[in-house]
Amino acid sequence: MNELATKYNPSEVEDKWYSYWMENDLFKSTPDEREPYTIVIPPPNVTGVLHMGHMLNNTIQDILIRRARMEGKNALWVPGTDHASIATEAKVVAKLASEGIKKTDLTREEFLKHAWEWTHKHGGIILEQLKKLGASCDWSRTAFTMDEIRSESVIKVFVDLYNKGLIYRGVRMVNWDPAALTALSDEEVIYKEEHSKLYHLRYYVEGEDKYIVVATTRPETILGDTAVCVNPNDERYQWLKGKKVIVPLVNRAVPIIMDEYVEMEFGTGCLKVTPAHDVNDYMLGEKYNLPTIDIFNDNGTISEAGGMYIGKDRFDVRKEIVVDLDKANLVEKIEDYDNKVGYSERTKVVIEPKLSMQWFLKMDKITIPALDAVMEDDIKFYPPKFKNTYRHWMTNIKDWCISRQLWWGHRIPAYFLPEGGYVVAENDEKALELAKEKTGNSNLTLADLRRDEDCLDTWFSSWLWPISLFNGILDPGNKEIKYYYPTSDLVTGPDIIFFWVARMIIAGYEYLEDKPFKSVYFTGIVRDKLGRKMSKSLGNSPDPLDLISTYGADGVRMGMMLAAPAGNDILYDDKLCEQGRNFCNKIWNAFRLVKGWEVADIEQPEYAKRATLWFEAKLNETLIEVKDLFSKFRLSEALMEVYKLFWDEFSSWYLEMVKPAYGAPIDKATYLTTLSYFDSLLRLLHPFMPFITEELWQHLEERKNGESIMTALLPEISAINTEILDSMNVAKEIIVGVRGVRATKNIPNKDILTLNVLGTYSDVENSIIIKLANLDAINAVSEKDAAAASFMVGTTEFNVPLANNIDVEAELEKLNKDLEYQLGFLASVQKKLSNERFVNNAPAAVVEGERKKLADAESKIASLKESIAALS
RNA sequence: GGGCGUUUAGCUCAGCUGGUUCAGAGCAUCUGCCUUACAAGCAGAGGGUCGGCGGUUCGAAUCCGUCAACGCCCACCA
Repeated sequence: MNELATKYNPSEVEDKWYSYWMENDLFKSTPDEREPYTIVIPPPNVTGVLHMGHMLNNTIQDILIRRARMEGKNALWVPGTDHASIATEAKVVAKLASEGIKKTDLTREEFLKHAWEWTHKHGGIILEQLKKLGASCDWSRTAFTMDEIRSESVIKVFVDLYNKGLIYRGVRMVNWDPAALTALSDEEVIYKEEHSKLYHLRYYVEGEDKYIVVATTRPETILGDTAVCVNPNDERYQWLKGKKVIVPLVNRAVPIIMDEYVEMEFGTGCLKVTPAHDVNDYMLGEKYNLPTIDIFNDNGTISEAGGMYIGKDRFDVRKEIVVDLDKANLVEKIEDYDNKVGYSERTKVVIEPKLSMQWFLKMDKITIPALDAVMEDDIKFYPPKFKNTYRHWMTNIKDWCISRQLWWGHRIPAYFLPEGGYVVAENDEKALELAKEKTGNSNLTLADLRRDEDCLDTWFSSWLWPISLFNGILDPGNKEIKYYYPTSDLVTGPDIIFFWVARMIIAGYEYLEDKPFKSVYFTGIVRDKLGRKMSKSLGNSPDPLDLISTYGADGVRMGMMLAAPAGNDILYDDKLCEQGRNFCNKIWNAFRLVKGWEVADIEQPEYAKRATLWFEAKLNETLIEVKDLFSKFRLSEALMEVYKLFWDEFSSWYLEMVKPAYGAPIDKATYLTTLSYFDSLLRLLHPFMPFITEELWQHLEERKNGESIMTALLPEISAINTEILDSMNVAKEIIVGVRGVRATKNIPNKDILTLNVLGTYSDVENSIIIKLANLDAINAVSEKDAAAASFMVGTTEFNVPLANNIDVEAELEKLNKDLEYQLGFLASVQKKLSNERFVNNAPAAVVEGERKKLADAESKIASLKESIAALS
């Protein structure tokens, strides 16, 4: 293997093997007799590009999928994209605007044509990027939330839920996005604490010269005031009962109403009531039959109904009206005030509570099985702390506003009748049929029906994802849905636990009467090393593709995993990818060493027998540990175990143990065993680092075309020889001891030393110790050589005779320090053992342990004293 | 305003039902090395009274209480 470069070059191998895997259909899955293992990808926005969050998320999914595949399961990872209604529509609107085209100038059909063009142009880029990462998705199944099957599924579900009475239409106070011009669900509103002002305004009592003071954060909404409310128990305002007050500037007389909703302690205890623009005021309005005056246009400017400032923006008016109020001497005072303001998750503009006609899904009943499934661990959350979050949301859930005033999405299948009323149906024909039935008018034509203009919330399609990917809505009993559903694991961020995870669970029980997945692994949020969220505006997010070209896909994958304990935010640092790259290089060079050996038909040396036996045990130990860690989704710890196994145990210890002397050949038995260990290590590493492991695995021996490490099985676990693990641990300590002597005494590695042992110890690993410590012999001696450097392993003292190289002073100092420590330790153990309550209460094993400590300490002290005596 | 979580070495984190792998890992740091796979490396070393205080216990990083700092989620106090 001399042709292998001294450094691993990822770019030379990655594309080659990805194509190989694709050409040989190694990512493909179809139902068979094997146990299925399924993951559905959280579909990224169709026109999005890969960011660090995707990198983390998809690396984890790929590791799980590859590992399952190597466990012999029928592993399927289904890819796809989301049409992302509001986000994509916003992009298309912006693009059209840059060309001087307004959405309102286009018909629905024209707009959709532009949207599809945009989608085809930018769509799917993100999936191509995932391939660079090594994602082993079954690309032949790539789905889109607006493709035919998924669209029909959505419509069918809407109609079905409507027929079950779970979907209704009505005028409600909803979250209005004045930029996107659509309603939003509660989950799409993000509340932020803000420094604002609390304006105290004077409302004069009608026909009197007295006024009351009302506090508000939104003075512009006085245009829509239709009452002022005080608490009926408030002594201060009893005199107002039955009176009216004049809305400042507007000069409208509005009634005083009394309701305990008002907190007497807050502000002045007087609340202005604007039923059209505040959820609570709306409730009061309903209760007291107040008129509602909608003072805003859809885009957040003042409407005709406002009566003044017409056409001006809401925030400009806020400033202006305060000036005008002040001029009219109607402002009592202005205080600084912190409050929460709701923003649109997508467009980042301030949400306006607004009354409008929308479609809703009743949530109270259909959430019940979904809540139980998680609470009873039928669906497991990792980490489990998210169960609390989930429960809280599920038990306080409100009806889901599912209609959006957008065009890019699934159009609501409701058809309005000429005489009022509407029908809901899967398609035009059925709608017409229903319409004729309902109206009794058999002459109706499609032209008489007007289909609802609105489309559905994006999440109304993604909540069906694990079902609709297998066509389980349109064809519920089909072979695929029966085989792949419920899927195995879902990997996603906690930020979409309500948007997506909870709703998929709800849909799963509603439509297949079963959970959509068995466990959910919540990843953390990727932050930069200063702990800041990665964002475009901060410019602190590296381009994943740049990272891959710098560190290699395997290096980046490892970098992500090293930083990613489940559920914790991860602090990303290029250093981690660098560590990943270095590890690739380590693997590469270990391979060069092994494949570079000259093999001869000679007897296997003793040290090699011991080494191979030991590594066998070590490997098994790690296999067991890693398996356990995977079962707990502790992937970064699993990777660390494998990392240490390869770097420390295999490279630094094992290979040094079996490495033949310079120029000498290696015996065949050791060589073949070493290759088999290499093979096992590659397979163990493959889920984490698919490319380099495939490359080396193919080099390891002649492979048939189409053969791949991807479809090889994980190394089998066999019983562990614990004896050799113990004896080798002692041997390693002895070797480290000798190396320590070399380091402190500046003795070159080449110089051959002798090791003396005082007392008894097992000498089974002497061949290893002699080789790695570069000794000529290990002698059992009864007395310490005065000119020797010593160290202890366990209770045994070792020393290295140094002839004229010894610094007696330094050696004595070291020994005395050690003695002092041991005496202190002995005292503490003696104290413990002389405490009757300890001896009586502690478990026998613990007491026994302390006795052993005592004995060991005494023996060490004796030994140290001898050494000191010998030197003095 | 409620709820949840975090606090252990310079950094990022493990430490399961209290005691023989209880103070650990990786990275970083320091010291020596171009030693015949790898300087993207090798060998060796240093570094923490486990956020503060109090309690339970023979024994506490681990259990309880309390305080503090930080983070997240939810909620209609204008």
